[in-house]
Amino acid sequence: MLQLHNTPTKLLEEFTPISDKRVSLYTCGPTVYSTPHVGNWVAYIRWDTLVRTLQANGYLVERVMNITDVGHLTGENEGDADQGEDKLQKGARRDGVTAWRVAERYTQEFLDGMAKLNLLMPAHITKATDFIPQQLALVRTLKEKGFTYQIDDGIYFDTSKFPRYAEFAHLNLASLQAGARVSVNQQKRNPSDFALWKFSPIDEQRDMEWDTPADLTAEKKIRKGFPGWHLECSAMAMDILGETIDIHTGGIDHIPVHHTNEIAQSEAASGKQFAHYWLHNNHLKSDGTKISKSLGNGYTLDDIAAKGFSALDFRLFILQSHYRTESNFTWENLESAKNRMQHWRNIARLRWQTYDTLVDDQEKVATASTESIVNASSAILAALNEDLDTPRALSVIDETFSTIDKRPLTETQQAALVSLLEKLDDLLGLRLLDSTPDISEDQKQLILERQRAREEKDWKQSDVLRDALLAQGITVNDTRYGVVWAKAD
RNA sequence: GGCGCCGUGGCGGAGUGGUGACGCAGCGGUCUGCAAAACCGCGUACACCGGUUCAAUUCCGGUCGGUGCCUCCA
Repeated sequence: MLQLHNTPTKLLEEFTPISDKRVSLYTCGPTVYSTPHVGNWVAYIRWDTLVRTLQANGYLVERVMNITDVGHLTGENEGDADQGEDKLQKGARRDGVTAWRVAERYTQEFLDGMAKLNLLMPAHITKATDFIPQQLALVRTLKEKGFTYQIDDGIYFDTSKFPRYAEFAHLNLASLQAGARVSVNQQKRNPSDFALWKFSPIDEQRDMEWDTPADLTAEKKIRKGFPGWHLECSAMAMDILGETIDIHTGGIDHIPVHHTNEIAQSEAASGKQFAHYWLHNNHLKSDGTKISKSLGNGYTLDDIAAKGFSALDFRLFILQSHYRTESNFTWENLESAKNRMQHWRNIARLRWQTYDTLVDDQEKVATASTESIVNASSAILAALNEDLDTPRALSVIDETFSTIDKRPLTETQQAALVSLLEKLDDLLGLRLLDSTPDISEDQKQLILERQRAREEKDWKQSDVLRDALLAQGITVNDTRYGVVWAKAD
């Protein structure tokens, strides 16, 4: 049984999909205007774990993730989110290229990063600019149903016409208004109203703009325009997955505005519940504070690699905390995850090191730990089924690995270990199998030669060979039961 | 100003009304020709002050501290 924390009810709920086997999942994706930092990646690691958990429960996951390549305004200068500059347009000016080129470049960076982190690719990765007709159709429906109005700079959604607007995020609209730190567009009817479709400024040629259909405006002249940020998610989700989806995910920052607006426009248009489950990941701090450009703590995957860590080390670091708690990125913490990973990989390498023959007392030990290895798979899934409890899943893994004697394995142990590693890689995406190939025949020969030297008590030669192996990153450990090798990554 | 969240040992990070999860780091020891490995052992952690209770880290109230959203953000 899978339980998930549902944002609107703030409760752990049993997951029941709309149809028996298929789960429709929408994940709010990146705005592709700059290189993603560690904080951005957290969300995608979290939701990848969700997908893997759903699959392990036997569901076929149909997932859509958007690429926001237009319409996401900065809100910096004018204060109001509907008044700022388009992030892509801003990135274009910074990089000295068109907004189209900016989107292309950072989309590719994002996809490369997903591969490095071993994130499963959603069946549908959709660009906002490829769904302009669907977005306009949604505006049309909302207009026909009387939810829109037009002001100088665009077509807006009237939130006062959607009575449930404040429910989802438990908003207190009056106090929000009173305490707002920024000025809002005076033409808007309500401070919470948001732009569905923005008109291009009359004196400015945008890189990305489309004709506004005549029936949507109150004017005869065709105006150029572009979608508001919130519109794309509703349009794409409903177009591909249907008017009601099973699960919608995103960062906690999306709760009060973006997802609230998505619900309003989707449900106003369809008259149906938009999503049954809403999951939100908490944020990652960096060096103890919020990640921000001016602090320079928004490290990228390249920064991590430059310090000698892998993307998968980072992935394990993220899995060490629960998705609903706030966590903190520091190099020390990443080091801790890297060491844990190193230990796990050395366990995984034991599968290459087996006994040829057995003696009786070793059989006993083998039987005991084989049982715990076999039980581990279900214990790990059980942890993930409780609202994606990755910290507990990791502790189960550590406890299981601690029952394995770090010496050559019996065949039964070996088979159990391989099976567990496969399960682990499926659930957590850490590539424990891929990252721990066998050593070469030459290297194995060196180990055998060293064994012979040791048997002849030729310690000098033995140490020379050990150093030779060490130069190749291989450490040899002499146990009472034989040599066990490990490897530095 | 409004609305939230959080304060657990050196660093992370679970959890529970009553025998100190788990990882990383550190220390001691065992094994070993040696060893960087492995194994065994080692920490009187639950911000503070009240309250409820036989018993609170765990429940309630307050204080302090941190942090987030209400601006774009994962």
